[in-house]
Amino acid sequence: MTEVRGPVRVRFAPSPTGFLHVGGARTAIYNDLLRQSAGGAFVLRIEDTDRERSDEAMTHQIQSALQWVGVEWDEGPFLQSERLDRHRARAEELLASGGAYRCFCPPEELDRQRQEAQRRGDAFRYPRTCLRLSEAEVRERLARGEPFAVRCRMPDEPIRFHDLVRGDMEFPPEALDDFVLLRSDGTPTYHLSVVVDDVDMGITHVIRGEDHLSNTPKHIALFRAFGAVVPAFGHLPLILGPDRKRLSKRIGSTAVEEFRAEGFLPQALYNFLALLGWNPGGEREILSRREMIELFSVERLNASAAVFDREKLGWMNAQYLSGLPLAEIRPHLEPFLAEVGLGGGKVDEARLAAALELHRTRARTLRDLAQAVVPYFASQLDYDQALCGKYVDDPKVAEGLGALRERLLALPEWEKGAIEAELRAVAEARGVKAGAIIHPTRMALSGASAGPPLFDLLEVMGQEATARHLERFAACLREEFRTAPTG
RNA sequence: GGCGCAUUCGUCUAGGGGUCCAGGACGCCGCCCUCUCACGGCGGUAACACGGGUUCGAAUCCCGUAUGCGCUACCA
Repeated sequence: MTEVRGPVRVRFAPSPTGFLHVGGARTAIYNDLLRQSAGGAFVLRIEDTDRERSDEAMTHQIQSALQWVGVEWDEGPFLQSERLDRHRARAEELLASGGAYRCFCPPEELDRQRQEAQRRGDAFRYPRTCLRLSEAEVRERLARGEPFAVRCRMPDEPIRFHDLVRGDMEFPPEALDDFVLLRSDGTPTYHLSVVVDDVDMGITHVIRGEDHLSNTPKHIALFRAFGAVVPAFGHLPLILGPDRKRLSKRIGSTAVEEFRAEGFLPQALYNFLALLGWNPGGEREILSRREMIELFSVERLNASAAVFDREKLGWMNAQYLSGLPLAEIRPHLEPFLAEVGLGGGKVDEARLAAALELHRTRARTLRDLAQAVVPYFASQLDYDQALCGKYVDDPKVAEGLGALRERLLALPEWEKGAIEAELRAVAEARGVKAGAIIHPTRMALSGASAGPPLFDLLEVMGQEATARHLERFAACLREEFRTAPTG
């Protein structure tokens, strides 16, 4: 019944007052999904009419964030601020046709009345004082140069519409206020601008945040006043923080850019956000944009608010990190490699690729992954003395590692099967279990007590670096760790 | 205050009158795999906000209540 077919024209209309918020990104994603699955066009429009709060740099930020996360638009970006004359002209038309009227009431007076009404517990609507002004009086006050706003004349019947997400909606006339279209300084208000733009851009489906649900009757009245086709509306619930309040800065990241900087893959963020309030039907949760486009339908959009679950995002990112072809991950990884000094092809590519392959199932973020691969290229490693304490007290360890080093150095072919055979021989010769050699060796080579299977690690590390790290670690065991202050 | 929207495991959700003593996923716990960690596999923990109806039968329909959120501007 609410199924959407055929070409659509959707839009995403952020205000450039800050970075792209994940809530905004999700709205953009659903518009993207709808546009891609139904065909048509996605219009990007920047609602920068609030000069005070708008920032041109943010306009670029928002675009790059959208691009990064994988939302594609067909038209725009259009700047609403460049269309102000058009908005004003359309308000003039309404004035001429009777769809709007001039209001000379001083705002302070209206404020007073509003507070009064609130104190009584009543809903406040503009009392239409100026609607009853005679033409002569209007002319006279105009001639006197009295300031005026232009108000939309709202209908006296209820406004009904079918929300794509929430179903049938009805707003009684008592709830419909004659809202301002043009301020007394002649600038258009948000409601006017939005509707004029949506009409001019031929928008057929408005998918936006729940905060606009109560504004929709105003918009519908305007569409009708303009004699335009009223688009279909769908109102998305908000994204909540773990405290069940509107997702806020103080709980953690909220901007797409921040997730990018923390090392999340755009594919994962897109997937995660898409599933926060939409259910594709099956039980699979890891879905590519392609698959989601196939599966998308507005009927399966959820009407209730969802808590943003960082843990699950982390899990999803890990899934993409281990599942995506390495080639797809690499470009996103590059900045993080640079952060740890491994960027720009400075290190052996084959070794780097092999190391990444070994660690990708163990990382949650790109940052983790870049960090994990550092030991393979470090000339010298730092060891945590507390973790090495158990090896210091066992003289067999240093001796065993020395022996292992000799044998590995003598290996004609650097291959994990052969490496393993040597290590096991060393252990057996000393009457200890392989683990007694394996664990200190891992520590020696990676500076960590956990990581990939040791023989894989060794193979990737290479003969030269292995020997070097083994030698230094054994030396540390014998000398430094004993004399250095423990802590 | 008024108007509106929402309410299934801690979280994301499936469910649209009987197939539900409620299914999947994240998290958590246990087991398996195993040189450690992770991946993976197997198992477990945990929910229909509350109260009234309607009905032979309600998580599913209706009405209240509670809670949360949104709007209530010559902000967007």
